[in-house]
Amino acid sequence: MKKVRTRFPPSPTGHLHIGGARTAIFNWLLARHEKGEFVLRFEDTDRVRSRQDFVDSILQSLEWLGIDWDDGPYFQSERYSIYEEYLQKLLDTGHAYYCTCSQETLNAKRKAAMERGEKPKYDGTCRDKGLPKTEGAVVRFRSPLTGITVVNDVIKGMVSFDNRELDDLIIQRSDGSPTYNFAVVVDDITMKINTIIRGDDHLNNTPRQILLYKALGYPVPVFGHVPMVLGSDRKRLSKRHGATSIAAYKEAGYLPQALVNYLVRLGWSHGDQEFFTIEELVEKFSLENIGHSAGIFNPEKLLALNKEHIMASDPQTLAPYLKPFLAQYRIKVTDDAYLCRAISTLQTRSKTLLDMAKGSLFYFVDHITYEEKAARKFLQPDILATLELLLQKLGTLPDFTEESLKNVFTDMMEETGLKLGSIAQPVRVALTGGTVSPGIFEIMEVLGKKRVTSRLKAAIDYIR
RNA sequence: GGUCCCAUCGUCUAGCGGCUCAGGAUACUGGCCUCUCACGCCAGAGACACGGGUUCAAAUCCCGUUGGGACUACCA
Repeated sequence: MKKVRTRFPPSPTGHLHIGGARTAIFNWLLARHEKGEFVLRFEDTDRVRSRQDFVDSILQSLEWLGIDWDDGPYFQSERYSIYEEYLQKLLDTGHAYYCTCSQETLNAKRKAAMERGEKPKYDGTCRDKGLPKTEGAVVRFRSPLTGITVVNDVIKGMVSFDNRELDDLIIQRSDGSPTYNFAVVVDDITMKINTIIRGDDHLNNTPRQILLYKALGYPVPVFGHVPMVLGSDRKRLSKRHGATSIAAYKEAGYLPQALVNYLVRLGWSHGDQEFFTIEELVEKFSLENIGHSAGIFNPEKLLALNKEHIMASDPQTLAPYLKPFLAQYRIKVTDDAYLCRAISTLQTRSKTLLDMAKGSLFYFVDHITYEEKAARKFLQPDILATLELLLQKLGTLPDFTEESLKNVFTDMMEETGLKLGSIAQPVRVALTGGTVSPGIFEIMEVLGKKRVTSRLKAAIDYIR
């Protein structure tokens, strides 16, 4: 059995988006699962809309997702001589011909055909004229007039197309550049791609491409068309549906492994399993379990999965992802061990890294600023004596652990007759500035004796 | 309009002829736990689009209807 060789061919006319990322992941996963190879290629034959900054952005997003490639990145714009070579083959064998019909007449004919209720396909005006190469002429593929072309799709099954539905598509523009259907085929042939997994919006292009493979005399690769990802209105995902670029999710505080997990699960399943690590996906991924119907992108489920990945990760692996978010709040972490201890207290209460960064600010600031409502409610003179007593007890505490701190509070409750809640909330405000935080004993242990005592003193001063 | 694809709870899905008056996840509701917020646990509501076949038996196979999507460019 030949080594599987897949590819991802984005066109740099925008950022990497949800749908594109998913097909990239599927191809990458298949290559990794089968111990094959994955190729990256930029389809930038549309010189007007292609931009270098999109190339950079796509590269960055792929890297962030953890998708690496074994070959490339290739750029179609650098391969024109190769397309020329294959074009000549087609011309020489009579599979292609020059056409001088103007765009205006073509448009007019298309419109007229539509009005008559007919198919708006090329009428073959220049097909048998035997026109020579001239300035401004395009090259068309001579598509067979009869017969059927069958796509043996690994996901959809056998799909057949009547060749009469296909017209003589343009394979080289008047400016000499190749068009999509031709360039992909030549690239996939020359890059030895044998398995093509792509969105099913390409299914209708496939018979044309198969015909090109045959005309060129090359074996047809394995095709697999995955269903599309739609927005909540069942329409193709677009800006209207909120964030669609991968970069936006990175900035919003999502973990790449959570996004990958979500995207793969949208359209693929492994029984009832919902949570997967990247390693598990590589191990378990298979084409047979890809679904047949389009899926609607659901941000809520992605969020839930992100939460699960945050909970399941080690603080050490989370730390580098969290730092950029802390930096947004002008916090530069100097003590990684301290950061990790802080993270471990926040894992069950953060849905995103942004949440986590916000929730961990109190660990890093020098001076706590109290939320107005919290201070008004809990930092009142009636709690002064309690805070002072706590301060005094902490001063003599030999070890500053959750366990011993809990004992201190238990003693306090006995001595003052107060409930834990009425002691803990004022302390929480004193230590964090607000009424919501991880458990009071956890944060005290992590903050350490020095920070705790100075914050308690500050609170006492504030009340006075 | 034509061609092609698709159809299980709101959403993602399990199901590949009997084990299913359909299971999981998410979201939602109620309860428990509790130092706040979470986590966790328990419970509840919620789906086989419709109509014909085939079969002893259909969510599962076939046909049609309806609905949705894609393509129909000198975009990719």
